[in-house]
Amino acid sequence: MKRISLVTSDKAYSFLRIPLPSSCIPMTIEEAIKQPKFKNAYQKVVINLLYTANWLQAAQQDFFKTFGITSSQFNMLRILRGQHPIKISGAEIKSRMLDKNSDIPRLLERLVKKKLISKVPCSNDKRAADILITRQGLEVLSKIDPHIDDSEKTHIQLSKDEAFLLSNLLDKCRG
Amino acid sequence: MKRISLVTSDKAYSFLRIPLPSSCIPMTIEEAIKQPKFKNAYQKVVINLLYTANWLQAAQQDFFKTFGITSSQFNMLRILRGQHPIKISGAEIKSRMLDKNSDIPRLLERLVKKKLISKVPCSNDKRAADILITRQGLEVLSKIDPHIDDSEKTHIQLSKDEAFLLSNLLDKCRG
DNA sequence: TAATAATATATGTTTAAACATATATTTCAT
DNA sequence: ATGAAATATATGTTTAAACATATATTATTA
Repeated sequence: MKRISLVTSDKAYSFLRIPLPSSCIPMTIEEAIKQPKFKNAYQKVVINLLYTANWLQAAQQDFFKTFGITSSQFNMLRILRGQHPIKISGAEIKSRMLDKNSDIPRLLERLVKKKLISKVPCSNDKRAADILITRQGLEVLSKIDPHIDDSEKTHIQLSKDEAFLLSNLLDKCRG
Repeated sequence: MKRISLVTSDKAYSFLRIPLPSSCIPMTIEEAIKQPKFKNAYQKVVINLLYTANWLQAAQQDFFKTFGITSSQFNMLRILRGQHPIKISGAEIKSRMLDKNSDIPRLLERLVKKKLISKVPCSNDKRAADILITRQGLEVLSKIDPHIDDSEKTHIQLSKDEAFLLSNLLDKCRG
């Protein structure tokens, strides 16, 4: 079982910075929002989480825009590709979305209009819809695919171990 | 210098779960969005970061709504309180916002309408505005204050050390 | 100092998020 | 089997985000 150890106090942060070339010295959250100190570690981590997610989202948004879609549309398309060629309902999509408050009906509407998905009434459940990604939808994703690995590796400046650790801490922090 | 060690592989995740009572077993990102596996650690951490931030934001939004403001309005008010009684410009506020793409003019407009801030032309720089939080603005924040600690501690299920570590990893991942 | 660039903010427009509510269908309990 | 609850989705409305562009002012520089 692989383990790593990392410093956890504020001062010790320089430890994380040493191995990096000077052009890559990370900007601390204090610098990023010009706030020299925080009330406590919890307030700081909440702010850092929101700031970092905004930073990531802005980058993703720019990226997806060049393919004519938004990041929630990409999220929905990726879910549908994962199920392809099985049709799933809007409710099932919702349960898999990153943003649990997504307005599914209107997201679907826009993707149907772009012909990236198809939507037909479900035969078993007359309330529901059967949704499927179209050939065009798959094509858009396949154009995006080769860029995703690159962009995620270049955006996320962590080792693989650190990425695992960060992901585990995120899971844990949600309780 | 305090250090902690945490497991970093995917399987080892159960290690983090053991100490918690069963009602608090964290939901992994895999469970949260019903995606059994990810291409790599980077893709997983990106998705987890966005998911966790959405989760946090939704909770904050609910919370601030009971005080009649949005989370970006709260962010702006807190920045202004930090400077009080010194007036700062919209540009200065922007540089301190969590969301660097905030539409400052219209955020200001709404807060002025709510009488939580005041805005007068800057005497030195005729392009700019001098912005100040009002007494009412300070009162709203002081009503919110006592709840913040509680809500952040109950929402973020980490030890203090883990919170520091998470914050440092977030700084580092932005490169 | 005149021209150019940069800055601070405003505004118009399109699009999406937020919130509440409505409707049809299915499930469940009795 | 029937009424109540739950589910799946749709829709209307208000509000905010996104994007592009405009305007006035200040800083720069040739």
